[in-house]
Amino acid sequence: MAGQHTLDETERQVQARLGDLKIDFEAMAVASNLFRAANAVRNYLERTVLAQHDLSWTAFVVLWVVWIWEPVESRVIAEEGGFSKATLTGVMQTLEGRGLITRTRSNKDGRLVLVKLTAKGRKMMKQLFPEFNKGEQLAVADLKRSDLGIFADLLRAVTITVDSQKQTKN
Amino acid sequence: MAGQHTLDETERQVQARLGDLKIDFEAMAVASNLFRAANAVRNYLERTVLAQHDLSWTAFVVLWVVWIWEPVESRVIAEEGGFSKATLTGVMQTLEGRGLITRTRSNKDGRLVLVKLTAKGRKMMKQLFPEFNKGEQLAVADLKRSDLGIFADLLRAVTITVDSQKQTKN
DNA sequence: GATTAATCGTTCGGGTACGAACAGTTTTAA
DNA sequence: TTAAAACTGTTCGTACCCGAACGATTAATC
Repeated sequence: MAGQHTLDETERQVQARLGDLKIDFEAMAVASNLFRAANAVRNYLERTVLAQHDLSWTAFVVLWVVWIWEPVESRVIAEEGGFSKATLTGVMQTLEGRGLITRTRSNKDGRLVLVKLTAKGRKMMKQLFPEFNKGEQLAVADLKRSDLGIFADLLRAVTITVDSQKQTKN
Repeated sequence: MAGQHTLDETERQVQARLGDLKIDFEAMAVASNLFRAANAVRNYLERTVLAQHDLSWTAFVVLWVVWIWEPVESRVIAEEGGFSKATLTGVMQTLEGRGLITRTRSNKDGRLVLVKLTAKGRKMMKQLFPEFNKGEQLAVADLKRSDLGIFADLLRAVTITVDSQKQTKN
């Protein structure tokens, strides 16, 4: 179980270490629970569904994006998946080596690389994704169905707010 | 911006690849936005607050847990932070090398290792955490203040549900 | 009290993960 | 049209990250 200490106790400890410095505990609680939840779900899916297919988390995300949008440019996969180009190169080398994807340089623009699934990769995803979705379903199983829309909206709002900071660099 | 494709379009593409296999799209939307949001906030905090102190994400989490609960056993840090013991060992070696924490074997139980912050580590956290909290505050800045409690509760419910699967191994 | 089982932290190997520097390609400016 | 700037994907170095196997210690069982 993640978080054996109560929220109140944590707040007390934080405040004790900072004197009367003002801390936004509500924001802290949201952030902390956001990471906890994402981590828990990710670890769960890795240990159950993905392990059976010998896939890492990032490898799955790459396969998923390619599955949906193929043929797709590398830069789109990195952006959509939320990791760096450097990470993507390594993961795609592994996936290409396992015969799950193919990479070809674009004719229109010699800088771009177009990524597709192989037949083997497509077959894997057709079996894998429904299993994965079952895991996602389990993660929200104890929530009221009517709350799911609100939940997704709140999460989306956080992403948009934070990403808007990227451009506003100063 | 993460997610340049609309939700509807993604759903259409998924369904097209699966025929009439039933997929829980609401669960999918929550999960997908959960990872996106956590990733966005984490990357933002890494690039801004943590980079200034030359700290990785995990290193910060370790410092935070130790800061709040010191002296604390290694196993508690791993559990609280949501990563493996193996990961923790490596990160703590780095932190010990930088003179931010100390590790001592317990007298009561020779298997346990007790972790504390050094004066240097404590000084760093006292400056770092308020900056970090400013980042957390920014992440939820566009949300209604009255929604934060609900939001945290929803996230907590997901964590509890998923973690309860850990024990129920078969 | 001796054997067995459980727990803890470390090590090991392989696969991420990132920023920075890089080479190749395309676009922009002059 | 040439030089400069922007862009894309790869490589490199370093640090992370995990499962599995391992030694050391403690607890449980008889």
